Amino acid sequence: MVEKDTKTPRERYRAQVRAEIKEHAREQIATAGASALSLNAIAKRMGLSGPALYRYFAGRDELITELVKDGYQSLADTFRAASHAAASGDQLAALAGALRAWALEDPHRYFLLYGTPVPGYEAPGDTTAIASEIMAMLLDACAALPDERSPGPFDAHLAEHRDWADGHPAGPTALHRALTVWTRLHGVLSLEAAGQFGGMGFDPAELYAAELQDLLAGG
Amino acid sequence: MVEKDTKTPRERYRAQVRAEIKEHAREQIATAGASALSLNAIAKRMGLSGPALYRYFAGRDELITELVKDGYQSLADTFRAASHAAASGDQLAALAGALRAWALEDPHRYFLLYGTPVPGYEAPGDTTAIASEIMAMLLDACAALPDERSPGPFDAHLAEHRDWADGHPAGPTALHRALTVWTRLHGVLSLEAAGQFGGMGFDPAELYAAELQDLLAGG
DNA sequence: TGTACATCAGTGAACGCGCGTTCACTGATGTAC
DNA sequence: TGTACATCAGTGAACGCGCGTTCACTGATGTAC
Repeated sequence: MVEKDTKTPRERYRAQVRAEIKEHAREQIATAGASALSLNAIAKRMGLSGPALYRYFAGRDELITELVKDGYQSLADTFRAASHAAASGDQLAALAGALRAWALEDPHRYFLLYGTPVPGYEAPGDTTAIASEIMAMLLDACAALPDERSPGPFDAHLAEHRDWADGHPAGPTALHRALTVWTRLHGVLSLEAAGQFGGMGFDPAELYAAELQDLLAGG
Repeated sequence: MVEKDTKTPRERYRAQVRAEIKEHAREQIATAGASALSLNAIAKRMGLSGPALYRYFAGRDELITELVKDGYQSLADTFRAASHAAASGDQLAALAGALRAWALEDPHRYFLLYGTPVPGYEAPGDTTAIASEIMAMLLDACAALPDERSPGPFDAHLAEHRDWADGHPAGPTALHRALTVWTRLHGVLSLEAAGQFGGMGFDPAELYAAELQDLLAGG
């Protein structure tokens, strides 16, 4: 997989340094959270002076935006790989497993996407595109499952508020299930990643598995 | 309800200023999150100089600790009130409703307790006491419900890892239900409070209600 | 191949800011006789 | 009730730190003839 080298050496160097900056930023976020991200600290670790980074990013906000985009992209890739590797009947379980592994691999990255917004920063609109690709894969997996529940009031509500599904052909019960998959798995994952289960003694993985079973059974 | 005035005027003044500082701290956290909490900024808003606050708190960490404790206390009070006001069959629904109202009243306070740990701060051990009182009320409500599900592997796991229940007599299925109540409601609430449902169009309250119904039905 | 020029990565100094925290102090409030 | 003293809330100056960001610059790398 060697790319055709249409780039000049300078361009390749730029891309490499940009990547290195992002790598250090990721480490820093993984250690102390997104609000602790500091351009000067990154520069220092790279053996550069602070202002040097402004050759590569317009400022702190652009760096964060880039990390958010990369995060969504990484999760989308993970989902896609898990989806392709799994049998058609196991799609949802495969996504759930991939999500957990991905989230716990770097909890702060997870919170960067699905936690409290970073103070003083607001995400640009084009991050939404990849985010909705992720949702689409989740919807696919849910639509493939049999509808075993009788629709309730929320299904009726969703039938009329389905713009967020972005044209996906899934029915209201699948939409409902996709949302509950999201919120329930997030419920376990976010509490676990935040350390809230610490010292409680039980195994979060088993709770996660139990929630997944419940979702697969049609809860 | 006038208290007997055993306090000296100075003590009462101290308590009042302490409360006022915490009030401003709460506002500040509600606006920009816990990591943005600044003693100097609080002092400025109160018309005081920065160092003046050190008469009332040993430092930033002690202030945060106090806010965390107050947060747990506030939620415990809210739970207790909701529990007393509800019929014995509606305990869980009452707690869930109270939780949602409490969380959305001040989302950052909610995240202060159940979100990512504040960077550079670690909670002292005695916050756990009130936290486990909250859990106890949740367990009471769950134990009052009929067991309609057949126990799964996670129930077996919980039977052997129930130290966190702190002596509560509830059975494994009630423990399981308490955990799922916590994680599922948190799943919806935290995503809603973080603004992740923004622009999706559906009503989060209805999703919350649907999840609650599912929990009451025995999911 | 060699020279003149343009591009551009990176530097060091500087700006203005806010932070937590300490310290020696002033001045008002309370207490003891 | 009046005076001497102790307590203590609050101040202003200062320390050292780190932040994001700008600016004029040096020096290496690439390009054009």
